[in-house]
Amino acid sequence: MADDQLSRAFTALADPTRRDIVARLSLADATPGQLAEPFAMSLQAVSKHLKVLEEAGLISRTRDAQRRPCHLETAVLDEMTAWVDRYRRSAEERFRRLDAVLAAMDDDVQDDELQDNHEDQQDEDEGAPSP
Amino acid sequence: MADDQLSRAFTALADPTRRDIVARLSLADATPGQLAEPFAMSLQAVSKHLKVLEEAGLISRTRDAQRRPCHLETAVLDEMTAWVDRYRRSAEERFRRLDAVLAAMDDDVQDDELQDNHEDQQDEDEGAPSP
DNA sequence: GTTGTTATCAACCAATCGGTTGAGAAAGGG
DNA sequence: CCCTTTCTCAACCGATTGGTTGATAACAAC
Repeated sequence: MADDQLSRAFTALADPTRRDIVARLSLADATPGQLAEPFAMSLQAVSKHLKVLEEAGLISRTRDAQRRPCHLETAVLDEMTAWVDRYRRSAEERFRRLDAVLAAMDDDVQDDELQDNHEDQQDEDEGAPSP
Repeated sequence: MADDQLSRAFTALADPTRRDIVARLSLADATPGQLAEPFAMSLQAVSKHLKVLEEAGLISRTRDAQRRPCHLETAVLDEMTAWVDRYRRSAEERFRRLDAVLAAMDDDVQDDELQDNHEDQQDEDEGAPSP
């Protein structure tokens, strides 16, 4: 996995066990023991999943005697929706413009064919990954 | 990786190279060759990334002579934001209610302090909002 | 046909992932 | 003090990931 914030977040939610943990933590804080109870896996395995979620910034942990209650943090969830929504909107806006162009071509059907060359690509987000 | 739709989608976006591909496809459809050009990796490696994106339902491919233009599909992006937003909303709604309870308890404490200065057992609430 | 371009398939490799078991740390209660 | 509960750390293991190189398929152009 790449070591940037967004990669950690998407990786964390790529596992169904971790998504289930997030879903339950959205309802109430819980200890590792409580979170592990419904799963057919060891507490140690759940502890590893919690570590992944914590390093992604999706959860935080406090201390209560031996217990380490887990708390869902929403800031990284916000960043994820922001990323996904940005490119979804960008794509849908482009499709909308394309539809408009096609409609205009229908209107101008007596004219010559339009040549649409789109050689424009830019990237203001992540640059090329290091090899 | 688990073989369900959401796991494939989050796994696909967990890699910075694949996120960069998605970002560029949001601006314009592109062929594997065009997509591979800015990366310091082989065309075969990019082809593998495109396969991951396609199996996640994030892109589709058509045919144009030897070229296989890639097109960003937004439906799965929608499902991802729906999932993330659902649990973010759930958690934030819960925090909002908790704040209300704490505010009410503050009022009670102030009332108690006005009437009688007694020590009670309310040390169980770790509801401290993170900084 | 032959040549050139574009992209995928196949085999391989080191690193990582998701699980296991066993040991041990941290805290409270007898 | 010892004992129990709760949780993490460490080592291990098989499967998967993300890259490589080489071969090959599919198509255009000559």
